[in-house]
Amino acid sequence: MRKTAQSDNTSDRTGRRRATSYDVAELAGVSQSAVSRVFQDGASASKAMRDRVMVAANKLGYRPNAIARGLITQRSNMVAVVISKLTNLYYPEVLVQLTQHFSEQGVRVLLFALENEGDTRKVLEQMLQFRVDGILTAAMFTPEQLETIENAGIPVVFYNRTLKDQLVSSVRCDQEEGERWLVDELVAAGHRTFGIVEGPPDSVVGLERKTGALNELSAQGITDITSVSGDFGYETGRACFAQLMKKRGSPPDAVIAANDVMAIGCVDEAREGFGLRAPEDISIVGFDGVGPARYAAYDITTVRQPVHRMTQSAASMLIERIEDPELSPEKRSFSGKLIRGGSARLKAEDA
Amino acid sequence: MRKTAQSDNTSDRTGRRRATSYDVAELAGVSQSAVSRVFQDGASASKAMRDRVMVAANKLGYRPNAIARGLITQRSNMVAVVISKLTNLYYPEVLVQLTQHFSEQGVRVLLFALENEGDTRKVLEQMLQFRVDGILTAAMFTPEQLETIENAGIPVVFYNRTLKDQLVSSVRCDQEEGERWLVDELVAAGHRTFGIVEGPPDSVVGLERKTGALNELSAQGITDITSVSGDFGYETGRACFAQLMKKRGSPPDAVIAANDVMAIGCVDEAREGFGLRAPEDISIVGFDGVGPARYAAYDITTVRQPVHRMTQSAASMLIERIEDPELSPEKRSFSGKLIRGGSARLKAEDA
DNA sequence: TTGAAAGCGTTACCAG
DNA sequence: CTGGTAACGCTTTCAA
Repeated sequence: MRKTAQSDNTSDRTGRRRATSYDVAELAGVSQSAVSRVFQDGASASKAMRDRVMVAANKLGYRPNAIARGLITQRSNMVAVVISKLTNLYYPEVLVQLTQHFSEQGVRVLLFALENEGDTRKVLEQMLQFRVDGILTAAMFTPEQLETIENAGIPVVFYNRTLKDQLVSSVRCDQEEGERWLVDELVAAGHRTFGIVEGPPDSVVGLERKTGALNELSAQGITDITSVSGDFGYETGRACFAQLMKKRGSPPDAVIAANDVMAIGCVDEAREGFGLRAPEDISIVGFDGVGPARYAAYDITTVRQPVHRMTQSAASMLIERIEDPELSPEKRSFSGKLIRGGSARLKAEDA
Repeated sequence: MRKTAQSDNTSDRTGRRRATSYDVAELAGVSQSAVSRVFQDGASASKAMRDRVMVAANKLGYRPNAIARGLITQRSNMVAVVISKLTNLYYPEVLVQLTQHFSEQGVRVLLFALENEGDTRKVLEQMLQFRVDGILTAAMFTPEQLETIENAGIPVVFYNRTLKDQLVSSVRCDQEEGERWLVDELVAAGHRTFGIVEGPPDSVVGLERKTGALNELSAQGITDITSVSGDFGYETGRACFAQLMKKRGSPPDAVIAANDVMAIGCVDEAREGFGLRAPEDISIVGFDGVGPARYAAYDITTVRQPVHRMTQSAASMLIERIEDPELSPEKRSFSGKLIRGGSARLKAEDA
């Protein structure tokens, strides 16, 4: 129901019109511009003026309208944060931390959640319509979409994904390096046959981890490798291990899973389905360093992403680019941390 | 004189001015109002007009400015979603699902994340400034804050918390009922001495679960109860169990933890710290039905929240109230589902 | 330091 | 169905 009242729209119980700077100005007996100035940062307003205005404002419960402000300043003070279900939400905290970092800088977060990483079209349309000042995305965009964004002059920062050959900013954890560590440790400890549990085909992160592992295995001269593919979830972790066994007939020396949750699934399936214990009978490693990986029953050997530094970095990187659109793209890559859990037999740790 | 799209501020590489409906109108040779109408739902525009406008719009990459629209329609099409770190994010999916439900209704989500559940003040100010159409909150507000919101005419829906004696809408899982089930099952199976692992003191959900359990225990005539308190995390789950043992000297028959993660911690600490196995030596139950509770190594007996229905319900409830502010408050309470895991000895399941 | 007036990009209203 | 014009609530010159 639209409010047709233009003259008498003062104080009905529900649709009460919100006070505007004009209302405050009138009550305080000053000009509207004065009110505006009082509520700005670099204002020039006398103490007397300030007080009168604030009194009136409080009396009316006035709050500057950020929407109207955005319209005139051409700054919405909102950024879009895009995640997909695939977005390996290793911690829910990623989102919380991001939001807090932005919040500290006076930037609001407009959240977009994709069912699949391919649903970016509609979402992009919305972000553009809402005139977000910047985009932080943990989902991929097509080159055409990126061009659209570029044309609109909106800075973008990718989180844990990056387009090669594209001039875009990104913050990521060096997945290849992490996998290299894991492979090296496993090979050094004598493992020679490997199972790989990949992530879903459209996950960039999953892909990087898989190729990182495969490259290093090949560099180490390992050839006995069996791959299967899951969806990052526990159940497929179990299914993948079973599938691995079926494909090979006998267990590999080690299984490299694309994330911790699937690694956990593998541990369970190995034990319950095949009577194999990690690390005695088989080594199993994951990636991420999520909470459950530290549960005593699993104690997964993994690589932990420096989530806090990554979110922090991503947020400030985006804000920098909003404030200075001329800044050239920058890619920041963070090293993870190898966690020597009990799910894999590694060589003894030396200095 | 209004500035039409002219030679001055057109196409510098970065600050490129976005096309407005005036630009489109000029290029299409129609009025600005016509353009506006074409981009509206209940528009009245001829096919010919539509086509001409769309061609021009595409050529210019025009997108209606949702900010400007919000200003005139008095509808931002944004809702605030408030979570706190305490917000037992049993699944990250809660947020994702919520966002998707809203998205389907053409509503955007402005995310607010609180460090502590008490930090609502600044956040409230922001929500009001951005003129959100509604608020969905998994954090508590003070009565004064609620009044402010009420005065602003913004509908609120609480998620998994509700103020008694307050006329507010809410969606929640019936925690008391769930605890009642757990207690009844445990008592029926012969457990007589209990440990309670509470949640943090400022968590409403934790409080409800605790009192739910205590009430039912008392109704069942159980008096041997020891309580300790954690923060919903795995580590405190372990610490709590140890503390429980220290307090009591001997293990209770059963431990009721305020959530699954702490229950998992208890299972681990019981086994590793005290050589007690669940369910042979002790029964341990949790609450939520999170993913890790289903891992084979734990298989926690718990009550699962119907997250999908809850988020769905919360979103539509809020949207209803945005569309009809006269709607009276409504409290929806969902029953959970008892999951008979392997971490507790229960009586055999009958029909 | 203050006030008047011109936008920001839409939608709403009202004649034609 | 279409075009002109007035809001929406603010920030921003520009004079005073």
